[in-house]
Amino acid sequence: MVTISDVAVQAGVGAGTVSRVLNGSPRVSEATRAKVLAVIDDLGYRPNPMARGLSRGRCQTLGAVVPFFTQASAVARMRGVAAALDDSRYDLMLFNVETPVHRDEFLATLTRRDRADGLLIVSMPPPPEALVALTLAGVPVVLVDAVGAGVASVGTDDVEGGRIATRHLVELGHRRIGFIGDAPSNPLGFVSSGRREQGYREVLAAAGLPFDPALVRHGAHDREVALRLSDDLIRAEDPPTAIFASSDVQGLGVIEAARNLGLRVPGDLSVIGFDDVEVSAYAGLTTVRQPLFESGLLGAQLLLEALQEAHPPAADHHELPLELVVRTTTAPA
Amino acid sequence: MVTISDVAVQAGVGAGTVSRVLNGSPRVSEATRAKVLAVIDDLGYRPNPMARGLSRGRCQTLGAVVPFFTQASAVARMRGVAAALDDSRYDLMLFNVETPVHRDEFLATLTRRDRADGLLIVSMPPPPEALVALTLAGVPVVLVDAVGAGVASVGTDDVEGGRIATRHLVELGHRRIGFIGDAPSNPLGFVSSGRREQGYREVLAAAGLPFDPALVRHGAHDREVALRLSDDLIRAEDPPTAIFASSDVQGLGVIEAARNLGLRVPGDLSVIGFDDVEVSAYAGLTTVRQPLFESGLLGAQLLLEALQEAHPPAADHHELPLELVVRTTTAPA
DNA sequence: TCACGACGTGGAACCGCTTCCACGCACGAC
DNA sequence: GTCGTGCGTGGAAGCGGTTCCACGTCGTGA
Repeated sequence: MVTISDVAVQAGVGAGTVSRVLNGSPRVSEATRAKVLAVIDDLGYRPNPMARGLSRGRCQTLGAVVPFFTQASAVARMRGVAAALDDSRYDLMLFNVETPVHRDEFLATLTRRDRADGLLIVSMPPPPEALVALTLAGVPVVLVDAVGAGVASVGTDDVEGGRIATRHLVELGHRRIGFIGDAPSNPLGFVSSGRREQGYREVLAAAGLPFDPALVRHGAHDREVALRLSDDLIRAEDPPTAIFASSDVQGLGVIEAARNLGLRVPGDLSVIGFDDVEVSAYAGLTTVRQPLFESGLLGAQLLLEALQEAHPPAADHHELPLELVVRTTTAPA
Repeated sequence: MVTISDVAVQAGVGAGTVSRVLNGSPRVSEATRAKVLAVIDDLGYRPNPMARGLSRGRCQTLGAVVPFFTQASAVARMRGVAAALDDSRYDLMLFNVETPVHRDEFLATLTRRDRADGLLIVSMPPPPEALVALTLAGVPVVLVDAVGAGVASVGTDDVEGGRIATRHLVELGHRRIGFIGDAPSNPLGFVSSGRREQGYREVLAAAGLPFDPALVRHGAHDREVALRLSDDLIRAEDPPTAIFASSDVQGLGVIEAARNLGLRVPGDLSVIGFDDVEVSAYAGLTTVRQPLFESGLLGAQLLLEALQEAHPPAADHHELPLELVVRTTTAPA
């Protein structure tokens, strides 16, 4: 491995000068610069990122803490993150979170600028203590699809999303509308589902429809689970004529349950989801689209900007628009 | 930030001793170990990965070079990689490749143990020179869904996959079978599609069916493109009664084209894809399943093992099984 | 009693880079 | 001619670890 002093010796200059050339310092004569660059090219020299990082106290890496499996939509967001980083000088470190222990371990590790210069926390509300620690340590953080006190975030209005979905069903004439969502106390503390449910209840109330707890089911954020829950819901007496699933993944489970029971969708049961993941277009699932890719993109851009300016990202919440996408799984009651 | 010497001072020992405790060296007395551990816990000390990496010459990081956007199936493989890393001490660095320039830049950077200790190259045949350079530099490499001379790899028999798909259509009585695949010379040099096409031609020949170039279309690995190509194919005179798309993504494009033209699938046109990505189950797409998750998992495991043993991974090719998954887009002619 | 290991330990050197400080030199002003 | 002044440069210190070497201090066997 060729090092900076190899280059220095070969070029007949000091290591400091090579470093200055490398970092575009103006305090190098044109002649020296040219000579050094020639040697660098000749030797195929590339600076060692760890040495550089150790010396500078930052590592040109962005960390993304993501429930990579748990949330299908997180992948789409990560695509946006990757896109933002493509033309930056930063590398991307992926921290896959499955459990709260996992998450806390990662966040503790990352509460220092020696593993990542900035942090993207995706689709997962971090514990407030962790956020405080991160802020104190001066690690820039942007939350994507989550909010936290004093921290920049990118997301959507989930309550409004719940309203949009439910309103769509109400406007189609449905009176008995079911809801399938995440368990209120899930291990990683996801709250989107609860917010969407709130929107659902608001619209029911506004439409003068009673809120019937029997029409609501909660479970893990998973297609299979949603399938079981909605199977149960559909078999009950006086079943709903429409179901709002708090995510597309769950919505697809609902559709499957309905079909298994010989129900036509949307003839016998209307189904609306949330997210608009790639799958949904093929499945024809009516849904509330949130800009997944864009959320990752924007989040990463905010972080890069903050790093550029060497100040923490403004603790604003950036709200991205939601949009009703009507496909073929919803119809008049 | 608390450093190793802070711990050393506080514990009243030398920095070397703290390091020995940290690394589980047996050359530390039990009493000292306990004292140091207490101080570490007390101070909340965590070793700086960059300093450690610089000193040890390795960085406890695995790099994954992946066409993250271009290949939908790559995400599923990455899930396997992430799973394998979950209970290892390694972090995961994601290098998203969009263009050959991108790829070569990454591979050049990674031809040193200072950014990643080992490399997973996913769904992308690396240039032979890069592989040689990597080997010379002693960077362990495992190819996932690709093969390369002298390098460990995990993959499937694409030719056989092409045979399986085509045979299924032939057995259903189809005589005019179309093929939609990647452009033979695509920027990143993907070859799977070509291999699958070879299997297609073999089975046609074995079945005594003529190979008709008019039934074959090539284009970018993309749903939209496949849609256009198959639209063209279906509108031609004497169109096929079945189409083998060399990936599910393309297969979904074919289905869309058929439906746009008012054809029933599989009534008027049978469609079979390849991969069995998550989407396909919902779309009811008949396909040849390859173990995507498992390929990433195995690839990462091989790499971790090699790192453990401190020798390059055996340059074997690990072949994973393929499986025909019949759903609702194929039917008798 | 002495020599010799083994053991536990401190400390220096080193990993490869950045950055600060000091120095030599050319130049212009007096 | 002398004295700043500023530029270009070399070199040392430092980033935070690991590891090697040397140095007591015991306990053991001759």
